Amino acid sequence: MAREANVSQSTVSLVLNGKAEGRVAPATRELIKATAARLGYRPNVSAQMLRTGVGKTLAFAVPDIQQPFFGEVLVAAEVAARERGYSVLLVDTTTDPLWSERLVGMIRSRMIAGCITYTPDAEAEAKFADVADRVVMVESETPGRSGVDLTIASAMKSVVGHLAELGHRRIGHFAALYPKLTFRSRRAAFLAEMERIGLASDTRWHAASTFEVEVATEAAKELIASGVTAIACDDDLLAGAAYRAARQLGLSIPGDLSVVGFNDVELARLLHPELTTVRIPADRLGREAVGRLLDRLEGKAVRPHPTLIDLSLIVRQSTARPGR
Amino acid sequence: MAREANVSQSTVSLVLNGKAEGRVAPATRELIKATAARLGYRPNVSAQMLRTGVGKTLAFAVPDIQQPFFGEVLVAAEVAARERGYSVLLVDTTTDPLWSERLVGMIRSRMIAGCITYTPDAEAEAKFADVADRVVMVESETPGRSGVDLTIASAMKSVVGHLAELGHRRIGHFAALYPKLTFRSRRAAFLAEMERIGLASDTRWHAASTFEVEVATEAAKELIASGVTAIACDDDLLAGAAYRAARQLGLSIPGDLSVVGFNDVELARLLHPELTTVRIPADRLGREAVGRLLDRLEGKAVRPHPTLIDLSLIVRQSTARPGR
DNA sequence: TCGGTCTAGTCATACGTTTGACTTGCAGAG
DNA sequence: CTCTGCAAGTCAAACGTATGACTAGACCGA
Repeated sequence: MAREANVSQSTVSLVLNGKAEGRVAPATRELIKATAARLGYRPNVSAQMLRTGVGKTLAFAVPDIQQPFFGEVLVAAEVAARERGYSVLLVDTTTDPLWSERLVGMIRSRMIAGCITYTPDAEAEAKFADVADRVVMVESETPGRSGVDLTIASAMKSVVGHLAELGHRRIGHFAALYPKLTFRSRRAAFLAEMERIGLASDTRWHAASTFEVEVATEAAKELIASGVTAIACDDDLLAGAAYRAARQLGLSIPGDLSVVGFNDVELARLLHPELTTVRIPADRLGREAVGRLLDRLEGKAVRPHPTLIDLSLIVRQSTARPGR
Repeated sequence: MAREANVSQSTVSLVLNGKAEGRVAPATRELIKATAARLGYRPNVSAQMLRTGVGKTLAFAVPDIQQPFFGEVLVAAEVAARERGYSVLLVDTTTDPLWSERLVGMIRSRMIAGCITYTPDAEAEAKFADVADRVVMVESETPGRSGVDLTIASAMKSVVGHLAELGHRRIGHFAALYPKLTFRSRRAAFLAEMERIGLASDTRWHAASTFEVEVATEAAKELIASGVTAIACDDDLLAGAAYRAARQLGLSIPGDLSVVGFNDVELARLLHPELTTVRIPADRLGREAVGRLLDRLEGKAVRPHPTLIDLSLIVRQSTARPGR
């Protein structure tokens, strides 16, 4: 490439990196750019990395890409990263028990510049200790370590408040059966709010399930059979399972049973009746996480407090006054 | 690291790459491995790449990660890649009009070893011409270039056949409004099969829409109003919109209207009644695409013919004999 | 004429590996 | 005692880039 343009390799580098100011004549600059274009020349990224020590790739670890919600987060993250010249490596934490070790390895080996982990569990989190300055955690287990947090508690408060206001007194909680802080927070917030407004909360009014449709449907059936008139779900998918369960039991929503979801994925508007649910602004979440990580990596002002993403209750047609 | 173990860095390299056979004493091997573990040493990937010329990253370009279907494909791809020591870079083609240029650049600059493109359009496809040996296309526009193809035609044939067998004669086609070969194939296969079995196909019995819920619902309403008794949809999401439309028009499924989807995502079983749809084995698809790419990159036997992924019609409760 | 300054570049090194070619020490054969 | 062969390592070159240090020439003022 340098040979082709009859200049030294250094000159090429200077021009292509825009550091030619006062060192290379405009004519030469044009010549080099033209030659580069003609040959379709691309600097070798590995060599650049090796020399400069910094790469432009980051990893985003999500629990389950199959869930549309994480898809939304990922797209937003990818866009935000791209705007700043970075690429995003995909890591699915459910299919790889060693994901945290792998990520740390990637950071150590400079394969990636840093990473974002979505709701890591405490065990995984510990492994990131000595590369902590290259990691942003969303909903970290350790308070203060989070880069991005959600206002889970206040959202769950709105959910319970909404149902109580409609007149429900036997409110069930359909929880997600995953050992994540976010779900423990939801449970805690649910119970706290129930107690605060003086509603009883029977242990039979609590069910937990994975997101597998059949499993969740069975769990939901039992929960409904316990006599609740409303259900707060930890996820829209669980709400979908609750719909199925209700239908199989011959109950109508919201006439016989009110249901509230969580996440507001597309499914929420495709269910009938449309699902009342908590909206998480996935795009803002993804964008914010990437922004924080890159700011830190590039040495910009480090913000000590986590970014708080506000959730909001979207009331649709799946909630109404109790009928039974 | 080499200093720490009192050996030369060549020796370290040999041991860590398992090429120590007959060149390094077992005792030294152990020493080096132990030291590496103790220091948490990771070889610098950029340097390795630079030296060897081959990287272990590949990119997977999908149209829209937010659709759960692509999530499934991606997970499978990521797992398959990981098993062979590769990482997967995410590229969303809808949010980046320059995605193909970027991918070609990444290949040229050796940032990635190769890539997979899911249903590229003809224009994008052309840009990959001179790096074709590092690209696997799923449902390519140019026949014979595909690495992986789907049996779209025969699937659509099953759909029409199923509906005709139930007694439907006015069968509508709710198409996806995207300029992709896969959707053109579906349209063509639909029309061909209708003609083959001697059914008329009015142009009013054809609608096309993007996947945006409200838009799709309106389009579906018009289609239903045209008097069809059954609808074959290009995607489960469109089928979901058809459900909405039917409800808004006061029609019941499958009593008044039969609906068939495409893809068999989780939504299909959450809709009520459960959706009859075409199942695409997403995991096999993702795995196969990665397998072909890596085989090619690593110089294994090149298979001249594309892999065919078989689709199958899953009959659930959304189809029945016509009632109107 | 000479020293000084500026412009337009080139030179050489370092980044951390991999790998074919070389070295060293030692045992056994002749 | 020398020679051969082998085991166990080391040497050094290369991969493609970025960049601080250097230089050749032009031009100017004194």
